[in-house]
Amino acid sequence: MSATTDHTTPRQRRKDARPSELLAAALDLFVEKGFAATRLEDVAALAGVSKGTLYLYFDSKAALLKAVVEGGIVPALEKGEDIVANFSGTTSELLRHMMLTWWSLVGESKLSGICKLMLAEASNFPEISAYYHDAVIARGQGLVRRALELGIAKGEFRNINVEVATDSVFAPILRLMLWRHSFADCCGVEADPQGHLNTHLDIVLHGVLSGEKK
Amino acid sequence: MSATTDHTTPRQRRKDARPSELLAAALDLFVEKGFAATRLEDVAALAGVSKGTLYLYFDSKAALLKAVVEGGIVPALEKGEDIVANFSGTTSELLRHMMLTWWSLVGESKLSGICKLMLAEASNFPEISAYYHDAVIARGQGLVRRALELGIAKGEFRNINVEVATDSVFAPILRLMLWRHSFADCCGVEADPQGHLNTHLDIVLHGVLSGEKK
DNA sequence: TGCTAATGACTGACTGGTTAGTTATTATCC
DNA sequence: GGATAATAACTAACCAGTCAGTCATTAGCA
Repeated sequence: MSATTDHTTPRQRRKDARPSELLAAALDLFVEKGFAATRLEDVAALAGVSKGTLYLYFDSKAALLKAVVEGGIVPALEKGEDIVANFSGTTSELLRHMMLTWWSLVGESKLSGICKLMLAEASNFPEISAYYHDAVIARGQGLVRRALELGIAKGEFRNINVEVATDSVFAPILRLMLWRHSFADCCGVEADPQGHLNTHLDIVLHGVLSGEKK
Repeated sequence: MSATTDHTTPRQRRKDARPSELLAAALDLFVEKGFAATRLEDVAALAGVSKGTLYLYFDSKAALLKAVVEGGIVPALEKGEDIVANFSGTTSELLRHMMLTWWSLVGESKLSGICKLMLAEASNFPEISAYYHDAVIARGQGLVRRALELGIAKGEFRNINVEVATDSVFAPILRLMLWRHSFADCCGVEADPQGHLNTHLDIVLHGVLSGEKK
């Protein structure tokens, strides 16, 4: 496509670009159709190459899956860790900021589909799913957890069970991400996910009960 | 179906029992390996018959999936609707009772795997997933929603956004169900899901913030 | 009760189509 | 011309779905 830019030769640039183009194509199809139901020929075609070319860059279908998962999400997590480290303001606002940033970086992008993918394929690829759990899920939960612990330490939050509260905060984000890739077709996507998450956080912060004090 | 088992022949009893044996086997394998990666020969073998026999009872692999999904969860929902209709007590306790009952009827059983299955296969079987969404998910959410509306009407709950609050309450149950079938192997199941859900409900009811209450 | 014919639930080898993975060949660049 | 990126035709394996045949059970009959 582009022939004129850069010092490297077009051909070399193609070679550099291929892997990520193939990964993007694989992500699309794996998320849409599932791992087993995706044909490598289709992945290659979507990336504009032949199946043989795919095998120049990836050893097997499983290796392609692994690369898709590994390449996907780490940047967003690093961004999240920056936010926690540098935020000034109330812990409530930190949580809100984290949630909305996560949604715009991951939820709205194709990356959210990896989560569905790993859920579906976990028992077929225990090694990859263990990696994903440690590198993404546990790390993401750790972010929320640290924010909650900070809030408790500052006296801003009650001394709640942090493990459980992390789940209470995060599970609806997960649900939104999964729905986007599953039931979106048959019953429409959430119209305003950001608003939904905002309201959800209000509910978890203030509680549902009306009367009671303290 | 059950009425005639008395004086029918052993042969007839086998024939009656086959479909549910096959469905149980299919549920196991679909949930464990995914739809595409499950071989009908394995399903048949697990049910103790040959592949040919499976085709005496189900027209195709997709028909088997449909039967698994349709046969699965409705009884538990009916139970839930009974609870809402007949409960006397605070709405908080109604919610708690619903959550724990749901967990013991669905979460702990194999049925929870159907949810993972539909999530994974939704885009490959839009018709089945639309059915599942309407017959199970929307209906289950409706239960929680009605309980919340009841609480608001009684003045027990604040006038929160019911749609969002339903999600805040239910999403962690969903997460627990999914985890059981995906990351259980690599990082252990939740030790005490009932306790987790109890604490989660406390958090959503009372909120996370310490000082202020409006 | 004991013998035989009829039944139908069940089998497993087979097929046709599909696809992961390979390789001999071609096109492109220096 | 020499190196390598890319291809497309190929192979081997796999699996959904079929069907001709088996055999345990049952009904009929004496």
